[in-house]
Amino acid sequence: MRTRDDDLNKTRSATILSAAGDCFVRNGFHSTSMKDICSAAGMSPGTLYHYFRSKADIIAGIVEGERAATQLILSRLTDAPDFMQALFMALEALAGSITERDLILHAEVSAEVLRRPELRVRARAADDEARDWLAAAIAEAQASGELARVLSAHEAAVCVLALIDGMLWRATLHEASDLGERLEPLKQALTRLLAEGQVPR
Amino acid sequence: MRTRDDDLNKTRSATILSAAGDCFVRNGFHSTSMKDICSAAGMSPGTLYHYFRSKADIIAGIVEGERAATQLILSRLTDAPDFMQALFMALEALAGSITERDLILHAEVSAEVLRRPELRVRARAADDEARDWLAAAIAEAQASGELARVLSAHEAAVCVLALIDGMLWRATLHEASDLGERLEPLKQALTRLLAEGQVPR
DNA sequence: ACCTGAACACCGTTCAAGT
DNA sequence: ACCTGAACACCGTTCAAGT
Repeated sequence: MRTRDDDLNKTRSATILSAAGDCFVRNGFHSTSMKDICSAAGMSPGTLYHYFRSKADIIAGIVEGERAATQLILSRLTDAPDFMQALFMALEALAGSITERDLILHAEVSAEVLRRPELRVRARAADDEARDWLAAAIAEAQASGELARVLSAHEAAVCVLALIDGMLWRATLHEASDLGERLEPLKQALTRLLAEGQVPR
Repeated sequence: MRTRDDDLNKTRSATILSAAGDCFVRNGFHSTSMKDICSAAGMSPGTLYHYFRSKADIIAGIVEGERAATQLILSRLTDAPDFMQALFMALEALAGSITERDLILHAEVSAEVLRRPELRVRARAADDEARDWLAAAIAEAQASGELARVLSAHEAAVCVLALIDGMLWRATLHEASDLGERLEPLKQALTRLLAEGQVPR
């Protein structure tokens, strides 16, 4: 009997998640068999099941990766003096780093999230985390007078996240490549939505 | 050899789509077997395949139903004199008629749409149709001075649809029942986004 | 044309057996 | 502990046969 090897565990898990993600993007969740993932990851079914207890568990791993990535971008929001500028920089960072693979994988994962109650709870927690973080930054900018107080900080945060999500979904539907094109109108929309002292015309 | 019976065809198709929708909402697309749909619709596999050529073809039928429902709501936008009022009435009609079943089914269907190229093309066309219809109404209201011209009519239409979609997705994630709660902030957000002469504070 | 149900190739998952 | 691959129950789809 050997002892648990945490390093190997992490490496293998990462390999499996990456291989599975590639398969899901190429063929979709439905049409990807465990055998496909095994081939892509270079291991047998038994080994794969040693690291992930089910196909759904692999999705859970991908969801957690997305949550971490979102939190990383949002965490940079608070240390800028100008909220709108910080938000725009975050959007540009997002537009610069997000790939078509990420977008398709996200859509792929989204349906599975609603389907499985455990995933749904985790996704809800991740969304609340993002909303609260954004709301805190907005509340601060409202207090300083930079942002309008028409919407509460929480309501505004939900609108911002909803708007960005809706834009990302559309970018995915209409070829992900035109995300850059949508950035400028999105910025203008966010300004109108949030900023105090609206641009006239 | 009998001749084709269009009435029967329509009835049976509707039965199958409804039964399949129920199954998808209850157990998800993955975990619904054709046998499940057959049981729910009260027919044998052979019969089901006589009306729909594949499981994906059933999804296509559901997508078409969603497109028609969206277009019905949007078609009422043009005959009102006040755009914002018409938009709000459309939103209330949406909030009043859409059920948790619709929302979950929509999410279920969305992933499948990205997966299958034929579905993706159709969904894109449906989205363009909605955007163009909305953009035409916005352009008119911009011309009359009711709406601001900061965003082009098309850009504004995309933002409106994105915002609503993002809200609907969140309502689905956080129990669909709280859609009503989100209506008021959504209206305020849309006003700030679109209307000329912003509310101060 | 419309319908049945057995049959086909394949799926996610398990498990006895190896190192 | 880590890994293999055969085996199990089940899946989407087809098709010969009936009316």
